Amino acid sequence: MAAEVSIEALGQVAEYFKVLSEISRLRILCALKSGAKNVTEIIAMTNLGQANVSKHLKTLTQVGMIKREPRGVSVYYEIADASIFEICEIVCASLSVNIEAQSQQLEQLHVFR
Amino acid sequence: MAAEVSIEALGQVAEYFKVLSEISRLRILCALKSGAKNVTEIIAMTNLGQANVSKHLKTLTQVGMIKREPRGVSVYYEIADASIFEICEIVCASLSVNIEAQSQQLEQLHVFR
DNA sequence: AAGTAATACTACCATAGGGTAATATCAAAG
DNA sequence: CTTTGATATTACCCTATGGTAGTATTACTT
Repeated sequence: MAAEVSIEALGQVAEYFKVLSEISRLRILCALKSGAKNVTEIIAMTNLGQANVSKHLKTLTQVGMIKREPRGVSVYYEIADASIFEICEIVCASLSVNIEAQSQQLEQLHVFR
Repeated sequence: MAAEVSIEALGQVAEYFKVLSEISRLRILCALKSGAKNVTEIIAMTNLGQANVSKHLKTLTQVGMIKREPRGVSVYYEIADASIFEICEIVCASLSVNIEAQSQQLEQLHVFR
């Protein structure tokens, strides 16, 4: 009768995915994969605007995906939730499977003959 | 120099997460977890509007997360990409860790004493 | 004290996308 | 042929949110 997962819990899961659903935030997370970086470095690595990066860093910090640590003049950010990349790998694997299936369908249609 | 992951690939990952970032779509996926269902059943299980469900089913089908199969009068949908639930479990585990950390912080603040 | 570099914040705009009512399609029943 | 039930589509509204220019803040430097 009742759903297996409560709607409130689903809302939290949806919010987590929503944070990961923006390419700019994914780029920031990728930039941080190799270790802690300050804001200036992140801006350089991502080619995003400063205000934009600052806004996204706030979002990522609030949901606990990254940690904020002021050091002297600048502020360093680093990955706090390592499971992010684990999830991304599963998604990539799934996407690969889909793309392969698509190309097989194309072949069955004799498009390339 | 170059990013570890291409921007195009990141865009596909972002799109995948975007599909999972809506609570209505997550509810539909949960409804399908126990097996194939037709649209009427999905509407009943989720309490969503008919047009709304139809729209979300189209989205989920287009990205290959579910499969569409007409049977007589009605149309059945079922999970096509089982890794979805694997991903959700990792997210739930991560959320649990965060919530636990938050409650520990509260305790350290002596809020409950 | 003034200047400068680093980061955060505040409107503001523009677009995307979820929800829904109304309509369309289509098949089976009568 | 009409009706009914099931699903899909269209048009529309409304909100959320990404990007950015401008400004604020803060801490070194000289």
